[in-house]
Amino acid sequence: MGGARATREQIIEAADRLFYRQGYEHTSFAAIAEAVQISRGNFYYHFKTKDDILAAVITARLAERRRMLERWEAEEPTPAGRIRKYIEIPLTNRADVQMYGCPVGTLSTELAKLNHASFAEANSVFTLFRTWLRDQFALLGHESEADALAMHVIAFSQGVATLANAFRDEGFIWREVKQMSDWLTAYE
Amino acid sequence: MGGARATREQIIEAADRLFYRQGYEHTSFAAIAEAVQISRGNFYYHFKTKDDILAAVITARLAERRRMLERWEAEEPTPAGRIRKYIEIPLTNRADVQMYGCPVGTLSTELAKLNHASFAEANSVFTLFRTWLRDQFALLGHESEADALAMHVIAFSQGVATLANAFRDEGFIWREVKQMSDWLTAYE
DNA sequence: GTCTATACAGGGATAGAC
DNA sequence: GTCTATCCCTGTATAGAC
Repeated sequence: MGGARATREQIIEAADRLFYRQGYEHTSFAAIAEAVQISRGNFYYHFKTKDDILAAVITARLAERRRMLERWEAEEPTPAGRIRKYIEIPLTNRADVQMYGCPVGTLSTELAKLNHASFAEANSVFTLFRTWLRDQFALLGHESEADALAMHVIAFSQGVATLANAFRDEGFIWREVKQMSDWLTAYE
Repeated sequence: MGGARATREQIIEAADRLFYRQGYEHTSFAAIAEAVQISRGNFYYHFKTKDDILAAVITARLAERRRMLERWEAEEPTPAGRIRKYIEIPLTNRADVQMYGCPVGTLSTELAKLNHASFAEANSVFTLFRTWLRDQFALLGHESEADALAMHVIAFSQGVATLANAFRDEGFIWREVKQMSDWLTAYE
């Protein structure tokens, strides 16, 4: 029924949000159940273990980012314009980034420390961006260094997110994004 | 007595290591006690709460980094040489960075999500580096942009650490450090 | 200073009624 | 599909003997 589906998706949505804001381990079933307004018992009808929820959240994030990249391709006619969209993420999401960092980077960091089985899965979001950025740089005629450039752009984004989170400094984000955007012109 | 002092310092050392490798929240008293080879009960003679251990670890890290910067000032006669030392950290510590990321950045990220009282204290290590790098850039004659350059260098370091941790790619670290080192020559 | 024993809370997970 | 009740384990923290 539609009811079950709706509940399942509500759980994933709430878990996604809470994992981002509080971290995976720190988020309890009780907290997710409360957010969705269901009992803890009901919870287990939809997900057998906490790891299952994590896997579902990662799958949802992956799908969501894929859709985002498709939107960008529809909106931005040039590869450089698309790369610039990526560079601007910390600015676009500045409120959340300052409070909670980057959802992808912070989850990867946490799962690495937990030695969690889903570490590789979580990083597939990074790989999605990496491949996509590589393609954009290749389209700009930089095939041989496209992957290195892609990694460079993602690293920039992660560094900005981590420091913006630590210092809660919006001006810093603006400066860095501006600088990275200028850097990109050399490859257009 | 020397015995108590030694135990206390052993606890701090073990906690530091475990917080780095497993994360703060994920590290239990039992794990630290086992590492130091003392009973959990004895533990509480030295530290009343887990937060107290965290505070002690942060203080120890701060002191250790201060000593490191002093060593660099003794070893490297030029400000650029000193900045380069900082840029090379991800390479110098590449084994740990690939496995556990940056100790400063990952702790800051975790404490932000936990909304932990020691968040600001943990970030004082970032501030130490920021101030020190700013001074080095000022010595190079870039007073007006010294702080922005300092933040840029720290952000670079954090981005490299996060991605090196996610992808476990040593070649990536080499490339990025080389590139950042070349970037620095424009300011020498 | 170090130990054992134990209290207590919270979190993951299950059973079974409705 | 959703609920209540409950089990069990782990983790923090305390009490008190040695």
